[in-house]
Amino acid sequence: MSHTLGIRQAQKQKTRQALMDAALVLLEEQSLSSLGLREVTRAVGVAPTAFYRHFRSTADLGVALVEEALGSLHPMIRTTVTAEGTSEERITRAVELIAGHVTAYPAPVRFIARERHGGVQPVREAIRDQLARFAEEVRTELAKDAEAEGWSDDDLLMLSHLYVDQMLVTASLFLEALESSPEERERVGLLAARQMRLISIGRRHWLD
Amino acid sequence: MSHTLGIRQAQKQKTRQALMDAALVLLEEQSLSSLGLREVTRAVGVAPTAFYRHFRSTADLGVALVEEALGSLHPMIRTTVTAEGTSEERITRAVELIAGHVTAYPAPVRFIARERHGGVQPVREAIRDQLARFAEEVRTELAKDAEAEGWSDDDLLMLSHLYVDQMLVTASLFLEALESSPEERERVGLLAARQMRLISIGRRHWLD
DNA sequence: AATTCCAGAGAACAGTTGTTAACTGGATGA
DNA sequence: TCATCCAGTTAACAACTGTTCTCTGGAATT
Repeated sequence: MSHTLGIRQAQKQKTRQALMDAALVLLEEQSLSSLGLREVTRAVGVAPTAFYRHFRSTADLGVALVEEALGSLHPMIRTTVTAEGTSEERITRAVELIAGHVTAYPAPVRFIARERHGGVQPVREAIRDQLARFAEEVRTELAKDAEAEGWSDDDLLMLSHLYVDQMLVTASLFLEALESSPEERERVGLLAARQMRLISIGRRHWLD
Repeated sequence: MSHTLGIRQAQKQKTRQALMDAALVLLEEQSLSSLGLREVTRAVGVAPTAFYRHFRSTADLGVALVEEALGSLHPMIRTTVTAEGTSEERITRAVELIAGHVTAYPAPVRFIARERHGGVQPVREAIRDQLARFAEEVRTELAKDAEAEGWSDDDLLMLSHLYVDQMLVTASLFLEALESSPEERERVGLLAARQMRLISIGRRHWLD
């Protein structure tokens, strides 16, 4: 089903990706609302006007970055929630997965944390929509679990939002600890695991 | 103990406050890292150079805004956690308190949510410090409660961080719903209350 | 009453920004 | 092979930025 792009389309996508990558680097030390289009093109080594061949504005670029950062995470989240094993094992695995992802891709994670409540409306909305999709997917996975018996749809969605928010809190904790010592990062992981444990306990006794 | 300021100092403080107020308005539609000093002085109606009499930079202004937004909230948080009544009553009261605060002071709340992970390091640090102080204070209040018997200091701090994070999540939910219908805002309040309820249940069974 | 102080004004600086228009040259399709 | 397309270039625009230095006039101090 894959169609080989012509030389022209291939080169265009390459430039587009270079713009997005350069933006992500520049956004490590500022917010999207202060990112200039010239700044990005300068970093790539291309004329300022070339920017318009790919994006209407930096806000438009931001929306594309949201897709890139979160779009590919859906299967990963699904399998994490579905994972077998005891509750304790699943928590440990989830925390390790988050730690690994943050270490491997710090820039996109930072971008999402920063722009979730940032100053650019279309980007905020794009992130909100993706996170809502995550919560929906987590809910359908949770619904399959035996523990979900007797739960209303509303309560399941409430819980899945709690889980998704907690993932983001954990990710941003790891982000802050990225430059810290391994001991500090271990401490963060243990804290995050305990918080998830408490939520799981609350879940287990919800219907009492 | 209050000392009446001279005319000069009084006028200076007035201008300083005007700069901060104007900044807060401008920051409703952008992030601090894109806020220009001229932009702020123009909004107040003073010369750009007057800015330097009060702040070294816009980052410096941001740190002052953090103090103003969070500094006065410590007693409020203390009493909320200490409040008497059943667990359910305390949750309802806490959610109402947050809803009321967001409605009364949306701009400072938005500023904190936005800059907590924003692009200006000193401001991020100022917010992190204030939130850590909140968590410490919540912990000492929780420690007084009978339910805290048998809890380690670490676990208490873990729980208080969970509560503080949940307050921020709730606040930003209300912020998003500010322009929505009363029904929608009521829905948000009920969701937030249920999430806090689940955490409280987890807390009750933590030592099982 | 004379002196010092200092918040704010004014003017000027070099450097930056987004956006427009007209162009070039290599890939594309007839 | 030849006409068309279009990603990227070049040049120019008015508008804006943070920062410096110099000045002013009223409050504060002596």
